[in-house]
Amino acid sequence: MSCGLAYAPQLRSLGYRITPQRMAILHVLCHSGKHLTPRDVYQKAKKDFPTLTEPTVYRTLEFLAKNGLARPMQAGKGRLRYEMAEDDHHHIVCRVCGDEIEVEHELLESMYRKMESTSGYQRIDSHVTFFGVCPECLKT
Amino acid sequence: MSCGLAYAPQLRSLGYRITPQRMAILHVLCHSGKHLTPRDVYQKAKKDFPTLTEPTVYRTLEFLAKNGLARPMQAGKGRLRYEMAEDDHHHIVCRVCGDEIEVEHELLESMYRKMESTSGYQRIDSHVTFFGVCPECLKT
DNA sequence: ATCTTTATTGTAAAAACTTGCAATAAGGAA
DNA sequence: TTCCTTATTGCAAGTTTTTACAATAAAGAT
Repeated sequence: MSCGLAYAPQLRSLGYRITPQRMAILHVLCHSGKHLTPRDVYQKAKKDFPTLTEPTVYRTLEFLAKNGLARPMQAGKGRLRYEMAEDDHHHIVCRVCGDEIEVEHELLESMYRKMESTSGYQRIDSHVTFFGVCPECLKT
Repeated sequence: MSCGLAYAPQLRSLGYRITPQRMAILHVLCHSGKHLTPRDVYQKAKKDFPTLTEPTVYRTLEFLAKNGLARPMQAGKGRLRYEMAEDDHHHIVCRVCGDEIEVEHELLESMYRKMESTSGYQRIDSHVTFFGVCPECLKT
């Protein structure tokens, strides 16, 4: 509950409002682990704020992502999961067993810069999910 | 219609079957441009094969992607679009106007190798969609 | 040609996600 | 405090995507 408040000044200064729905959702993101589905977030946050609805969860997660507080990540097919945007990292998901690890952004840094100078596009998002095969699954 | 047949031997040798549904969908992917939504594919392929259903389209696109014939790409939020997997490239989508360009895989090649050796994961997918801001939108 | 096996499809229903719009309430002004 | 503005929410309905399972048909064997 209190942890969402930490982000209140930042949001308010951008002209956004502090609502109990947003606080409840931030609380879940802070304390319920990583890569949560919108449904995970909905069910957990509902306990704090029972009148919460699913459209609000979808809209809020998107809102938090757009403002850099939450990080959306791909979870197979076209599905999105969310986590707090803390340290800057990417994911590699094993397409066989679903296991996943993090990759520091630093490793991709120079590639990003090359891509920006080549393409002319700027502010390229600093999060990507890659799909590969993990060492365990490679054995079999 | 005929263009799908080009892939028939490849599929058959893997133990898969050649069905008119698959041929119709491959035909659409070959001749209807890039990054099509499943719905685009459904509506176009239906003309060739009117009894085609949507679940079949979703399953077939996923099937083609898994076998390297089609390339799935992210189109904002969690949505997937598909195109034939011809030359090896990635996409950068402008998150303001939606415009997009291609990036040659070669540019990312060394980063992929670094990532594989660091993480132990192998066969990391060779397609990613990045989101950034295009030169046009940067001006304003 | 016909039979057999089983990969693939259609059906129907469910689950996941989105949208438009009217009602609500956050936060600044009086 | 009370009022006002408008960002945000809930509602209800729509669209998109997935799933389970029985029916179908592709391809090899007879």
